[in-house]
Amino acid sequence: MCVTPLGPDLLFKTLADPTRRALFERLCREGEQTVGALTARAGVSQPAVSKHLGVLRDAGLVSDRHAGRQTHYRALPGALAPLVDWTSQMAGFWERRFDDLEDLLKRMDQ
Amino acid sequence: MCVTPLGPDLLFKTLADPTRRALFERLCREGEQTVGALTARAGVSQPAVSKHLGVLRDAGLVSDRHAGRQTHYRALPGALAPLVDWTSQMAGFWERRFDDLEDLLKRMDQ
DNA sequence: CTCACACATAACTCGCCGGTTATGAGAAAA
DNA sequence: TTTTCTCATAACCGGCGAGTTATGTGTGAG
Repeated sequence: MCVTPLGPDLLFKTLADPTRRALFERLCREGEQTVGALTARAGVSQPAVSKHLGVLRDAGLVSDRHAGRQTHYRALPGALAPLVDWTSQMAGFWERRFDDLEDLLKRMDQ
Repeated sequence: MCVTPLGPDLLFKTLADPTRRALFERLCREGEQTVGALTARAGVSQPAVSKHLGVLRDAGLVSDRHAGRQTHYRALPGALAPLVDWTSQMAGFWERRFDDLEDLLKRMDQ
């Protein structure tokens, strides 16, 4: 229900759980899947899978499509963009500090 | 205590906490910091900061350097590599499925 | 030696979250 | 309509983890 990325916070929290991240990985690798198909190899009960998929949907990582009495979920890897931005930012800060004296100055006054 | 990356699992768990991720961000942006300097603007108590730094160290994201009676921590952004790998893998699977018929076939038999 | 300081660890509390079983909603099948 | 199937929701439980205060450890200062 949220198309605009919410920053890395919700993304990290959502992907921190192994079971939930495994579900997202399967949807990325194998494409659209029904809840039943996902549950069959998830190692947890069907309500657990449904709840995880709901969390993934709230984070914008998956979308659901209703067809008859079964629901198909698909991954939306574009939602990973804030993660990529954050990591490249952190790496960027690191490289940038090679050029200036910030590091040395900080170590001197403290 | 672990120089070899442990995959994205520990990394996601470690960075899921906002306080802990903020500490890592500060170390990336501002360079090496003492525990006291970090505690001053962390919003939590000093033991909490020490514990967070320990978790970050166990994940290989920071290193500590003892100087007199104070400990300096610095970020090791190279430890983010498994995160970058994982995200690019997920994006890769997504793009790859544009070319072949995997998606269509899956939707047909199920 | 004694004291003060910086940080780590111990011990504990408490809220959150992932798991379960039970039940509800809704659509296809009989 | 009645039954059966797929999925979502409700209600509850247990454990983990982030926070606290209190204390330990080690180093520089007096």
